[in-house]
Amino acid sequence: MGRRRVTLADVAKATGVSTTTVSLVLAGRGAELRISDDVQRRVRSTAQELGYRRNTLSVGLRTGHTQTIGFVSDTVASSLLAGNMIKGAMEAAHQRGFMLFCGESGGDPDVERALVEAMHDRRVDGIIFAAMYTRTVAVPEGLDDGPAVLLNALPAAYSPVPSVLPDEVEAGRAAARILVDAGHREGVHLVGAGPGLDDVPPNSIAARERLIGMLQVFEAAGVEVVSAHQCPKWMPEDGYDATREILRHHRPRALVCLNDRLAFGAYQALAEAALSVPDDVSVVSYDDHPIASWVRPRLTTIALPHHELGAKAVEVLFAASERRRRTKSAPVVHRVPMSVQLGESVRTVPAPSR
Amino acid sequence: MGRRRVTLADVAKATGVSTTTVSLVLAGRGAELRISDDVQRRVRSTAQELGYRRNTLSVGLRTGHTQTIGFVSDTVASSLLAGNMIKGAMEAAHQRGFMLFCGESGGDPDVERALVEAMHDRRVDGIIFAAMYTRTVAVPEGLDDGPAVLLNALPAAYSPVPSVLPDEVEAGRAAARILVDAGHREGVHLVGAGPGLDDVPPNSIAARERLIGMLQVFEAAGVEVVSAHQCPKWMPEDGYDATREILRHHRPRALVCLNDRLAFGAYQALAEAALSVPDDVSVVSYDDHPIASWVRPRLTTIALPHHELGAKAVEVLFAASERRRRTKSAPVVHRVPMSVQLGESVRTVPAPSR
DNA sequence: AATTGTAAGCGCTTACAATT
DNA sequence: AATTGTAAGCGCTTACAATT
Repeated sequence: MGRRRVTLADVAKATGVSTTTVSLVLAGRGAELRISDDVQRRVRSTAQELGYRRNTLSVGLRTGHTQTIGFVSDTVASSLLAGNMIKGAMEAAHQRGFMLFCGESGGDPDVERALVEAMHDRRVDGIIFAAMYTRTVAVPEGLDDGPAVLLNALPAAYSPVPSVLPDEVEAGRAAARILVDAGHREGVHLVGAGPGLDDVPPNSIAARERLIGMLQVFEAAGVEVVSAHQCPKWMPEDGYDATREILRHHRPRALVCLNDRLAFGAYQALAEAALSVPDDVSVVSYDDHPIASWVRPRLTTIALPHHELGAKAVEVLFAASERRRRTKSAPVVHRVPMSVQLGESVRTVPAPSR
Repeated sequence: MGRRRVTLADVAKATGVSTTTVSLVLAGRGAELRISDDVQRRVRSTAQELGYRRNTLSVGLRTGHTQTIGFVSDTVASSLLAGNMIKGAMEAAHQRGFMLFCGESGGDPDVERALVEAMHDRRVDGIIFAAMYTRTVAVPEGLDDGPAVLLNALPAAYSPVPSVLPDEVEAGRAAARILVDAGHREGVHLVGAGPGLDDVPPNSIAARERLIGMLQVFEAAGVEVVSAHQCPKWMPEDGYDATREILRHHRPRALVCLNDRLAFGAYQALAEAALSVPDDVSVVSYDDHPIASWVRPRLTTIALPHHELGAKAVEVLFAASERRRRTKSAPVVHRVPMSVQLGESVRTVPAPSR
């Protein structure tokens, strides 16, 4: 606002050429269309001098491309891990000159649909539909009117939209392996989910797949999971309660908490019972929430790759845009590896007698 | 993509009227321009049937308004409180049919400028420039090419851009009052900043103003602050170290921590020293970070009104857009009140002997 | 006077024509 | 053949004209 912005026509007039020429040169198609070097140079320098910037709206209106992608999430606020996902997407997008529209639905399907529509009204080049904890989602109608990606989510029903999510099964294996490798064979308890694969928070993919991975490794190593405690909310309080419950009946040697907040609650219950981590009880958890590095001793946790997830979603989105109109194949699921963050919460157990 | 979108012309043709009529009716100017009720009804119903949606790009190109605002922040990821600020802004914007472009600069002035430009290229109707902790910022060039608001920040040099930020001085008073009202007169220590008003993290407004408010109340009540410890980063570790330092020389009765993460570290140091909160030491802090309700006993903390800040910024932005071209007055600073979140971390001290 | 339509123009891109 | 320009059109809004 304020001063009128410089247009293509201004640049053309100042250079003494047509708008076609300026447009071609600035779009980098000068060589291709054999605009003379001299003209190209003059165009570029006047554009620079005048401070010309393309009007994305008019380009969008003309070409259908707006260098913009939409990011619809259920919540950004509840988890700052989510912030990293958005950040990853933003950076990847920004690298290619794209901007991100952000919208938060609060999980309300009506709001989801409204956001998707509002973004299409603005002619986004694609939409990332993100869940803030790994779960199945109902794909909102209209999402697949353009390129789209599901982030940290899998479609509840069939959908042609590809997905990007963490490799939770492998993360489950990694967590179990940490305990097994440290020599733990007995007194292993789960906090947050289990014992059955359906004893998980609603729609949670993370819980289910982590369980699958853990049970594989524990079974293979002959480790029996003594008890498992499904928690509804995975907050510190829930971890605290579950751990107290465990302590009422058992003398645990190792706790696998399904996320770091549960583990934080477990720490509190253990401290109250005068049990020390890791000397009395080893603790492993998931997510690499900041709290994991704040507690003492620091938690060993399997990190959610939020940043990579966001970046990968953008990448998949671009690939999808390019691959448009090709024969539809089965929707693709991309898995991003989760990495072990070593803390000091696991004790190495002396080799058992054989 | 896929099926072509319905245009105004499609609606006009289907209704059997001109595009002018459709445009007027759909813009709600039908009555004003005396379009007959019958025609209005027909236009609306065909628009509905065909699923017509206005192309925001072409409207923007034509009118200069895009129903879009830009949100540029230094970091979204480092603090989830920030998430609430964005959320507040998004909700306020969405209520008026606006969408938010989100960009993160990482504090890099070049990126800031690039983001501001990219948003102006897309003809945003205004820009919110946000800091994730309350501080002074260099206003990026080009920000005031259109309506703009500084959120959670004050301009380092003169700038006509209005600001929205928390009422930190009053928050400082509130924190001190809690201790004073609980009868604390002795053994009060500060963790995170002070004793001087310049002993604060770089550019921090929060620290400085909280100090101002606290010292006012403490002085008025005749309370001496025994020691104050400036911390560079306000992370749990820093609070832990500072508290240990205090414990080496003093037997504190009350700690004011300049944020909840510092307080979390303080809790750890106190626990190690076998001092209990609040029986031995009262603790008050700021922010209402989630950790405040996770620790036991829950922290009494002065909450940052992130959500309201975000919403207020949008409101101020709209007001600014409407008030354009009026005589420029001094830039306005809007203060949003911070509220006390009561935990159980403050002990009531028996009335002192007089 | 009441009601509706014509046409220009926002700032670009691009098919095609025109010039040397 | 090499180089550049003309003009249409993307989908709207709105000044103004035109019709009854």
